[in-house]
Amino acid sequence: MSPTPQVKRLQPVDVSAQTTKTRILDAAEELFMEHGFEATSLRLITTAAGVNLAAANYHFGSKEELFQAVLTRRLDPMNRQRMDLLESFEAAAGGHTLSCDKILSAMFIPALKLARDKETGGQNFLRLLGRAYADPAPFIRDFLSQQYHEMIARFRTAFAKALPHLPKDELSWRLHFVMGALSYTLAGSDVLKMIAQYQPDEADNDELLLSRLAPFLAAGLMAPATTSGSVHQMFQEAG
Amino acid sequence: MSPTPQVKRLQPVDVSAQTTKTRILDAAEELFMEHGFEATSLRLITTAAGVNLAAANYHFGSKEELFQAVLTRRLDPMNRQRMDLLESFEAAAGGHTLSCDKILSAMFIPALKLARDKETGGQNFLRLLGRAYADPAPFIRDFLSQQYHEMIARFRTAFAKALPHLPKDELSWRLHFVMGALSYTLAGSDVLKMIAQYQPDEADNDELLLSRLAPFLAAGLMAPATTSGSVHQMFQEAG
DNA sequence: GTCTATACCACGATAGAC
DNA sequence: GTCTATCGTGGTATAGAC
Repeated sequence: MSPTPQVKRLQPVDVSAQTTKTRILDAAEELFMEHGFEATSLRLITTAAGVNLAAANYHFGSKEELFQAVLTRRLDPMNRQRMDLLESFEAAAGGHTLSCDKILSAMFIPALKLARDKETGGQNFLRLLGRAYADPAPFIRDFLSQQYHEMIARFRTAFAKALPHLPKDELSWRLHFVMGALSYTLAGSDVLKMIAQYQPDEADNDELLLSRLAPFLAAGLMAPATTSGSVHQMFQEAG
Repeated sequence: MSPTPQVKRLQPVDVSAQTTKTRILDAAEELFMEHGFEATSLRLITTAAGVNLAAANYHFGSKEELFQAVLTRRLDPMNRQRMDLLESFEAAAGGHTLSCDKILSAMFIPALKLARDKETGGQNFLRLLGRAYADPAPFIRDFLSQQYHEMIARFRTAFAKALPHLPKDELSWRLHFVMGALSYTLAGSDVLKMIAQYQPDEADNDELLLSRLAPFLAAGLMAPATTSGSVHQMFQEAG
C-alpha cells in the first residue's frame, strides 16, 4: 500500500521518510480536529494515512508525541508571528505606549491568519488548540506551557507598559484570564447551545467572534485593581 | 469481599443497593477529580470502592453515565442555590436594578460554598467541573448544556436589566465569555506555570482567585458594545 | 533506516451462572 | 444484586523483512 520509492539517489532515505511521516501527520491533524485526542485511535489514523500501525510509533514514539507534533507544526509559527507583529507595532509607535486593543490584536491576528491560510482544516485547528489548552492531561499542559512561555513573557511586558498602574501579580492573573477566555471561546463552538439564540453563521465566523471578544477582554484588562476582600465581603453578606 | 447483608428485612434490596451505589459514586468522584474522565478506569474505581467491576455498569449503565451521576450530585444543588441567591438579591433590592458585581456574586458565592462545605473533595470538585465544561466529548457537553440551561436563562435576564444598552446577542456572547473564563479559571490551577510568578498559596485559595476574576469580568460585561468590523480593520492594517 | 506483521496487556461492556 | 468469563478495541513493544 505504501508508495515504492522511485528515485533511490539523492537522500532517498529522507524522501521516503518524510512522505510517510507527513502522511501520518496530516491524517492525524484532521482526525484529532474532528474527534479530539482520546477519541481518535492510532489505528484510525494509520488506516486513513494508508500506512502500517507501527509506523506511527516508529516515527513519533507514542500517540502523545504524535499529538504534540501535530500541534507544534502550526503553533510554533503562529506564536512567532504574534511576537513579530507585536514588535512591529512597537516599532511603528516609536516611543509611544501601545494600547491594550493594539496588543490584543497582535495576539488575535496571527490566529485569524492561521484559521484562513490553510484551505483545509485551518478553521478547525484553532478549536483543536483551544481544547488542548483546557485538557487535563499533564503531557498536554506541560507541552503548551513550554510552547507559550516565550510569547506570554513577551506580551506581559507589553501589557505592563500599557497598564502601569496595575500590580505585577494582578496583571499575571488577568493575562491568565485572557488566555483562558480566548482558548475557551475558540474551543467552544458548540457550547453556544447553552446560551441559546445560537446563530450558526456567526459561530463559524472567527473574525466576528474575536471582534466581540476583544473589547470584552480589553475592558477587563483596564479595570481598576482588585480591592482586597471584595468577594470575601460579599460572601459574608450572603451568609 | 462485598459486605454480606446482615439485615434481610425492611427493604433489604434498596439498602444494599444504595450502599454499593454510594461507594462507587464516592470513589468515582475522588478519582475523576484527580485524574480526569478518560484517565480514570472503571477497574480503578471499582477496586477502590471494594466492589466488582460489573457492579458499576449494573448500577450506572456506563462509564459516561457514572460520570454524569458524579457531576449531578453536586451541580444540581449549586445551580439551584445560584438562582435562589439571585432571587433574594432582587427581592432585597426592591425595584432597583442589580449591579453586575452583585449578579456575578450570585454566581460565585454558591461555587465558593461548594468548595468549602465538603470537607473532602470539595475544593477539587470545581476543577473537575471546569474541566468538564471544556471537555470535547459530546455526552459531557450535552449533559452540561442541559444542566445549565435554566440557570443561564435566569441570569441572562438579570444581566439584561443591568445592561439595558447592550444588544441581546452581544449579551449572549459576553455571558459565554464569562462562563468560559470562570470555568477555565477554576479548571486551570496548574496552567499558572505558563504565567510564572506562581504563588501556591494564592492558587489554592479559591476566594482570592474569584476576587480577582470578578472585577475583570464585570468590566468586560460593562464595556461598550462592539463596533462592527473593528478587528477586521486591524486585520487589514496588519497585512 | 523504514516498514510490516504480530503479540501483549488494559480497557469498557455484556451475557449468564449463582 | 453480584460475580465470573469473555468479547472487541485500544496503545504499545518487538522481531524480522526489505
